[in-house]
Amino acid sequence: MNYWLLKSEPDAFSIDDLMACPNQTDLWDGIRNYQARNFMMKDMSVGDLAFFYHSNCKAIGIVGVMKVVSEAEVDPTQFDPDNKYFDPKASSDKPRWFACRFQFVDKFDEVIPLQTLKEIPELSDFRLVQKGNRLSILPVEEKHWNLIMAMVKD
DNA sequence: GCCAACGTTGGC
DNA sequence: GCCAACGTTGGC
Repeated sequence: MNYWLLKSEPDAFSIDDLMACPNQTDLWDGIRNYQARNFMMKDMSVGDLAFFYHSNCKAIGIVGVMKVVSEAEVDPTQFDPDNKYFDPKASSDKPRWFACRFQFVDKFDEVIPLQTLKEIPELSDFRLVQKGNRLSILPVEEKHWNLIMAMVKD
């Protein structure tokens, strides 16, 4: 089983939004980066766990955990001209974009700030804290996952 | 709002 | 296939 980190701007979609979804489950649509897409298409499996990360906001950091509940499926937003993620080069017989479905697992009492993560020497090889990282879906090594989970207050 | 880093596009 | 131009991400 694999571990992941998924970024989202809370103004667009926050962990509270995920909690408010039916079955606390939602399709992670709108990914328009091939590396991120390929992680979902090829490497994610049902049961994998992922950190929910809030980016581009006041309290930047990891805010909770969710789990993968479906293999990658076609992202319908690519076909909708009114959707901000519309892709004119995608067609229903040749879809470009795929997404997995995620279910809420836990919301931490406190955000684990990016700044804190940067100060931990054991996390220096975690891609999230490295310079110029823009990927919105990242694999997380098990040792990093465990270390971060150990920081969460019960 | 700024800007560095990075991905994508498209002309050649 | 190269690479300049452009757009986007995301921390600060």
